[in-house]
Amino acid sequence: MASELTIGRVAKLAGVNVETVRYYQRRRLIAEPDKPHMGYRRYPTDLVKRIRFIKRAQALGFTLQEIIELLRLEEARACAETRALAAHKMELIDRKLMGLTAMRKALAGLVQQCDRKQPAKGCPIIQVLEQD
Amino acid sequence: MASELTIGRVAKLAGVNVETVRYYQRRRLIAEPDKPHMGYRRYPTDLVKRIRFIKRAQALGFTLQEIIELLRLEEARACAETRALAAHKMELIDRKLMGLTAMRKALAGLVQQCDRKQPAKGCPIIQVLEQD
DNA sequence: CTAAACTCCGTACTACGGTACGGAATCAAG
DNA sequence: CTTGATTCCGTACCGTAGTACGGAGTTTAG
Repeated sequence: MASELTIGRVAKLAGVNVETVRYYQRRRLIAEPDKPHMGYRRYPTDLVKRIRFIKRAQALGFTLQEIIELLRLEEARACAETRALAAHKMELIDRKLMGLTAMRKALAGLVQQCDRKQPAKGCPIIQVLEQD
Repeated sequence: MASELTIGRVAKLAGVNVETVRYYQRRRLIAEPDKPHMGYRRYPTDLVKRIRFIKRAQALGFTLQEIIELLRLEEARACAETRALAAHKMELIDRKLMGLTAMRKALAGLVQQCDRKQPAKGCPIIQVLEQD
């Protein structure tokens, strides 16, 4: 395994802060290579991919804790569980989409009301999102 | 306006902690009623709805700061201002919708890949997250 | 009337996801 | 060989959104 990168290089290639790499080490999302008796730690080039993976997963709405789980499932090759995790996230997103759509509709109604020069009677936005 | 609730009653009805109600007062998401010279503050029953709204909006991904602005719509008097604010918030919602829709699409793709059961080449979800 | 429960208020602490700081060691370029 | 950049490491700090604590005062049920 090519171990040729310094932490700064890793961070730059992955598009994150050096401190973030160190933070991920502390959170055990990535391994910390042994420190040579003299000199700086060397990181495998693969680590860049792993950090990018973490960042993409975050962008999909996973927390670091969930990403730890995803990475564990990867190592365990537990595809079915991984799928379940993704499906669960999707359900959450679907619910959010519905709520946002309802809110958008309420706001659109308000804007329309204004444009019809009707006295703006306040927005029913609270009513829209009141139900559990 | 019926002002019959104590803070504990409000919190219980809204499904939040008493401390959360107090925190929302500090953040100015809800008003703090005047303290009577003797005794406890009394809260209008409507406050419960407002807190539920806050909670729902949070679940949709709004920050408290954004929710403060959404709540201003409920009180707005001037039509033009209301319209501008509403239009602005709609843009915010549209951005959120786009982000979530992209997320959903990505996740749906991942789940679908899983279901297309490829021969033992590792979990497709992980593979997709590994590529750029 | 007393005891438990509730309220008030300020302050401190929590979790999350980082970011910043500072001194010592080490490395790389000129 | 010196100078400047980088690394190492612990610790402190940031913003967000609360939660906990403790010692008052107040209210209400028995």
